[in-house]
Amino acid sequence: MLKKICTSVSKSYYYTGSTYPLNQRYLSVKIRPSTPTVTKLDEALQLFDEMLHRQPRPSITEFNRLITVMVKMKHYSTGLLLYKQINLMGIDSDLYSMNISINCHCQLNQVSYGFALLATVFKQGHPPDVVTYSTLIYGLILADQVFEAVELFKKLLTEKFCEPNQVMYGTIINGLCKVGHISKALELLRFMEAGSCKPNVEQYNTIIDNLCKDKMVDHALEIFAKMIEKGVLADVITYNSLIQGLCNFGRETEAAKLLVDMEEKGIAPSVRTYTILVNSFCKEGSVKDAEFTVQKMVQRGLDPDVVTYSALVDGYCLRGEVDEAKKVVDRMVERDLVPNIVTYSSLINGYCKKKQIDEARHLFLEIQDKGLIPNLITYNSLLQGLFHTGFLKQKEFQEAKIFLEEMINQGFSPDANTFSLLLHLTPSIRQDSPIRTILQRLAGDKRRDDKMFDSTSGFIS
DNA sequence: GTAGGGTTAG
Repeated sequence: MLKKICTSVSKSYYYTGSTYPLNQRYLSVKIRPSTPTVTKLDEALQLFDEMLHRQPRPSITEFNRLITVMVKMKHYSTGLLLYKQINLMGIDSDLYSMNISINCHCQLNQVSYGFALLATVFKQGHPPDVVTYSTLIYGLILADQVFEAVELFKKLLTEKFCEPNQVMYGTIINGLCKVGHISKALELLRFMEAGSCKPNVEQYNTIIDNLCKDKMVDHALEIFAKMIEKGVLADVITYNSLIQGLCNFGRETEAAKLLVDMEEKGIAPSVRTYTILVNSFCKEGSVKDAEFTVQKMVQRGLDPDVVTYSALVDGYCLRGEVDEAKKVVDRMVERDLVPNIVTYSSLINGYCKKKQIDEARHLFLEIQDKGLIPNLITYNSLLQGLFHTGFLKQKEFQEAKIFLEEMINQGFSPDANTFSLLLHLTPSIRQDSPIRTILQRLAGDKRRDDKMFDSTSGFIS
């Protein structure tokens, strides 16, 4: 990734004809790996400044290229600011720059500003294209306005504002799945199959993955078969979704068959493919099989990543083998991998399982010193440990309450796991204020499950 | 290589 960005930036230098020594730039990124983003942003800004004052003025295309690099680095607000400056310098924007700006607003969860720019696009006399509309549809989905996204999509179709392509269909299919309307998504897939814009592997993948996640693995396998029948080639993501789906329901044997199947078809399993298996074995308690899988992936020339090792750490912790888990962490560090919050949450969970609350508490503080931010899983693990001893010692119980309040203040909404561990407390303890607040909030969340779509309405009226 | 969408971790 780093290399890719560096290449992009240096390529921009090539376009601008700058003679700035590139080696030095690579060096500066290498020497300070902890702050590469800032360095890279600085580089981009410096380049922008230079371009702005160059004579003759670079074309809008060149600015678009540079800002695209920054947007890929997720510097959306900066991208928007730069376009503002470009316009102030009297350089006209084109449809590309408008689309990039709309995307920036959407990513910043400002979809309404995106629509404001749509008006500008019309005013400037460029007709918006399928990219413009896809971006806005995606923006609505990002803002949890899937219903509005579908409405816009329908309008585009019926009024023939633009010809939807695979990306646009894919965006809607994904949005529908995100809010649990898989049958609607399937309906749209069938609509594509019947029409002129045929679905490709990405739309099939979305459906297959969501069916698997929604416990409909067999249905997913049917779609998979149908897809192959239609001549659409499966890719590694298709297999990963199916293998994951099968593993989630204890169907590891079938998952292993798919692994063989994909290799026979010349689709190389990825680190993720193996990690899914490692994780599945760990959850089942067979860390030995998980370790064996790791060995196998290394033999195939794949390097286990943080997720792979974290799964192993979790596997050992689930069995209460914290010492073994710590050895895995050492193995990670030896390979220059940095344990993350998931890794540490597992370790905290492991300590709690062994009732080593002091170690758990200590680790919780230590990782924050390292700059890691605890997440809901971390809090749940710790709370579980503390509540557990809390029955015996008032001190731990008081401490758990403090963590609970801290968790809420950090903006984490309690989930089903929090709920279940609170339910195991005695009724009198549950009356304590932070706990009561959580229970009330959970009760409220359940009521907020409103229906978004009329299940009888089709896509095209 | 000027712009938009898809998958892993308790």
